[in-house]
Order: sequence, then structure tokens, then C-alpha cells
Amino acid sequence: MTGYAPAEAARRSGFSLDTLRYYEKIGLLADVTRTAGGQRVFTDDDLSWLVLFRCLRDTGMPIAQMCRYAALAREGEHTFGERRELLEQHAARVEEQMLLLSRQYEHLREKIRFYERLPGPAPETAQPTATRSGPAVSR
Amino acid sequence: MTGYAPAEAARRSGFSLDTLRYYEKIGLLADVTRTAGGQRVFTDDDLSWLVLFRCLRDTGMPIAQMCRYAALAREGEHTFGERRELLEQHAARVEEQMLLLSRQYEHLREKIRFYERLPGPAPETAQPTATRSGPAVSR
DNA sequence: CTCCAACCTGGAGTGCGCTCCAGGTCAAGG
DNA sequence: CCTTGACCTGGAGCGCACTCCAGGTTGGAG
Repeated sequence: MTGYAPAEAARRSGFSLDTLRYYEKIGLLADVTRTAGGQRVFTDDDLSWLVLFRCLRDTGMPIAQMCRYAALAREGEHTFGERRELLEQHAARVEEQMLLLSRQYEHLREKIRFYERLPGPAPETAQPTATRSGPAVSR
Repeated sequence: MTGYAPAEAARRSGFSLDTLRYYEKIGLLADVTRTAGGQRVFTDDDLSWLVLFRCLRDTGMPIAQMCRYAALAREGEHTFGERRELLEQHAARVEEQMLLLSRQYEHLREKIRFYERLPGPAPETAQPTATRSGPAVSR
């Protein structure tokens, strides 16, 4: 309803102006209204699309898939099932991603713990990696 | 000690052969030994570097930073402090990343819950987004 | 000794997701 | 009316991290 100028929409969505134009150009954001002079006016609806895109992007969905989702949504309610499936598959990938990330974060923390156990500089040959038993070389 | 052929190193590290060569070319992986004929032989030490690179890469560290870390490690023990700091700053970014990811994952789940509440197709105007009060348009 | 799969090099090409630019137009305040 | 900052378009360019290629070499099995 309200109508936001491009700069305002960018501020609210956290996307750059160029990105908003880009999203429209590739058909991700469709039917953005314009003033008589051709300048964009973003609605609350556009904004909530952008919020969704941010969610999907932040969770690593490729743009092509977002386009697919948006296209399905534009097609009407008969695509509910497909949309849901798309989101669920994505959610599953996100879960894997979170798992991997937290596992690797733990490795990272282990490595840091090694450095923390050094009061002053230690022998160059002392090292963690922890997966194997004996001491290894610094890396 | 053992010595792995390129294909075996690729298999064990999960990086492609091309990526291993690339990492060496840009100086991320240094001093990889060769046979008399010039073919690479990866050591356990190389392999454990690769394990580290995988950890850092999986957690989103840019290659330039990995290079920096590797260069510091090659310089000797007087860089312990700097290396530790580098890893700690990275760990902090990873924490933020995990937080963002889990928050956005929750949004995603909310969206999916909306689709789950539909036994059959529902009115086109029914929609979640949840941030605001009233019903919005399907997206 | 021969064969062939695995390896080598330098360099070009790819895919993604923007980002920047030139050259012009719009619209709100003074 | 004029100014000026925000906006417009099409298209080129960029940064990253690989990935692929052509054309040649190596080395272990048979």
C-alpha cells in the first residue's frame, strides 16, 4: 500500500539498489509498479518478497531456484505442493549445511585451543590436528 | 612419510586434482615434493594441511586469508600470535554466520509450516510472513 | 620393450552474483 | 522556472574459486 522509493526499499531490504534492479531484470521480482515518469515504487508486498529472498539467499539458495519458486507462486495456488516441496528440499540442505558448519567450527576451535595452550612460543614441531596420535608439524 | 599419488590425495582430501594444483600454483600449498620425473607426491603433512584448508573453506574463509595463514605458518613460531588471532577472528565470523543461518532456517521452517497447514489448496490470499498482522498475498 | 592411464604445464574459460558506468530523465524544494 | 539529487537504461566489467583444455611426459603392469 504505502509505496517506497528505491533507496528506501534498498535500506529496508538490505539489498543494494543495483541488486534490486538486477532482481527485477532477471524476473525474480516481477511487476514492480512505476510512477508516470518510470521510477520504481516498491510496495509492502514487494518488500515481503525481498524478505523471503534474503532468507533464501542467506541460507544459500541459488538465484535460479528462487526464480523457480517465484514463478510458481505467480502461477497460482495450484503450485502449492511444488512450492512446499522446493522449500522442504532446501530446508534439508540447510540442515546439512548447519551440521557441517558446526562440525568444522569445532575443528577450528580445537586448533585455536592449541594456540591457547602456548604461554610463550613453543617448539616448532608441536602441533594439534588431533585426528592422529603423535605430534605433527606446525600448520 | 607414506607419500600419496595425486589421485589418492584428491580422494582423501575431497579436493579435485585441479584444485590441488591450483592451491599449489597460488602458493597455498607449498613445497610439494616431486618424483624425479616431476610428478607430485603428497605427504601426510600435505594431507593435514588439506584437512585444515577444507575446514577453513567450509566455514567460508576466503582463499587470500588461507594463504596468509599458511605464509605465517611457514615463517616459523614467531607468528603464533598472529595465526591465533587470525583463527579467532575467523571463528567469530563463523559464529555470526551460524547464528544468521539458524535464524533464517527458522524463517524458512515457518514458511513451510504455512504450506503444511493447507490440507488442500486454500484461498490465494492466505499467506504467512508472520512479521505483520493481517493476511497478505501468496509468495 | 610397449602400452596406456595417470600425470604434467600454461593458459583460457566458466558460473555466479552482483557492481559499475555513461549518458540521460525525473521530481521536489527554493 | 531552476537546480540538484535520486533515479532510469543497457551493457560491460569484476572477483572469486575453480574447471577445462591441448599437447606433451611418466611410470608401472604385462
